[in-house]
Amino acid sequence: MQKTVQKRTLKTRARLIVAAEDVIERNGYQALRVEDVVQAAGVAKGTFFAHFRDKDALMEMLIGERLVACFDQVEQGSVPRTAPEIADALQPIHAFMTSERYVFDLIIRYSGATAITEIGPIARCFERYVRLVAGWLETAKVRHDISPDLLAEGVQAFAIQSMSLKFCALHEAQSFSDRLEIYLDAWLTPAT
Amino acid sequence: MQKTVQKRTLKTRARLIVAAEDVIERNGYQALRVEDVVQAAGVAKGTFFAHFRDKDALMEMLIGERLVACFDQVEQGSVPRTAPEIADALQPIHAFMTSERYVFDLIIRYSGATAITEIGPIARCFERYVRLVAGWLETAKVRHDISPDLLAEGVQAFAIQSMSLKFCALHEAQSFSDRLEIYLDAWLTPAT
DNA sequence: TTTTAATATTGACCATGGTCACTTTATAAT
DNA sequence: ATTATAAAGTGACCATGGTCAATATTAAAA
Repeated sequence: MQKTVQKRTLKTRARLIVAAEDVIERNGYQALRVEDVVQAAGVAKGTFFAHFRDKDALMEMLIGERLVACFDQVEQGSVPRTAPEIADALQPIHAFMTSERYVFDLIIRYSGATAITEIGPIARCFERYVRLVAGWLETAKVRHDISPDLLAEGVQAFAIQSMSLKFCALHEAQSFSDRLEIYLDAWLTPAT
Repeated sequence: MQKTVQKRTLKTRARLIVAAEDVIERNGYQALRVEDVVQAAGVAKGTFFAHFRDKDALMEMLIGERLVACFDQVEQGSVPRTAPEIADALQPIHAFMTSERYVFDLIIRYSGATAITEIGPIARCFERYVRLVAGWLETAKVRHDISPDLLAEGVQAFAIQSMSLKFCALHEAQSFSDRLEIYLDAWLTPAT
């Protein structure tokens, strides 16, 4: 049972990805049509689905890549030590996640691995989020009666809540960052 | 400018809804096909879309109704006074929300009103959730250095986090109710 | 009752994601 | 080089949600 991968495969795949990124750059993620992608890549529709399980699989990959880049960027910055600093440090990640309603919905949908054997890039980012924040919290000026891991999961929960509300017409009065700061202050402030 | 609604309209609409509930009862929400519904109702496909903007609009209505019923049930029960009691009291709502992956995703997607002029039943339930829990918290054995409203929003955030993780293969070890109790305990415990 | 205008229904048609039997191409064995 | 076999690519076709110009029905006015 041999399973040789032809060079052609990689080329085609690369062409599809470039074409997709091109389409997205022009019209955003939401507007991407498989038909447009294959046309731009110069391949048949069936070829697309030989390379990606479905349209969502491509999206997960592309959005996942961008998300990973956001994490890399955040990890380059200095280590935040207070609730507002933490909210601020995470800003690039949150900004991308809320850049498009479609992007936010897809990220949420793929935030949990559906099978242990196949953890996607987005699900991995959700784990990375908790690890990253937990690391910060160990030496931050926050309550320490609760484990950093649990605290970090809470930060994630509040961030998602804030992002959801950003898309909600009823909560336009308050800005995303204001809301998140209020949440994090209440959640992280040491019980004095 | 008259806008008479014919009796026929109400009948057709009722038939569509009954048909949809029938289909759902048999195969769940996820499997519902518009084609099946109109066939069961004995109308043309176009008629469906004259009554509901799209398939999601019907789903929002049906799932919203069930959700409202869950809230009614929860409000019948006694008022919880501790974190575990609160988690327990909310159980019927959380149980329905996680009864199907499709249901959870749709509820999350419709949790925020997209326009002030048109607040759907699900978005209304999210507001009701906060009001309900905030009411409980006023007299509960919890921290009171933070407003009940903010505390209640946090409860909602943690509940959503717990529900998300329920659908995640990586976090199967811990049960939903265990996880929620841990979160709520950490969030609501008075700072002594 | 007849006429008329608003309202409701219809089903052929479209858009888009996705499938699969078949063809073409690359690689390995002779 | 020729052949055999696995891998890659193709495009007609399907499934399903959604549209709209045409038709049918209702209800109010004459």
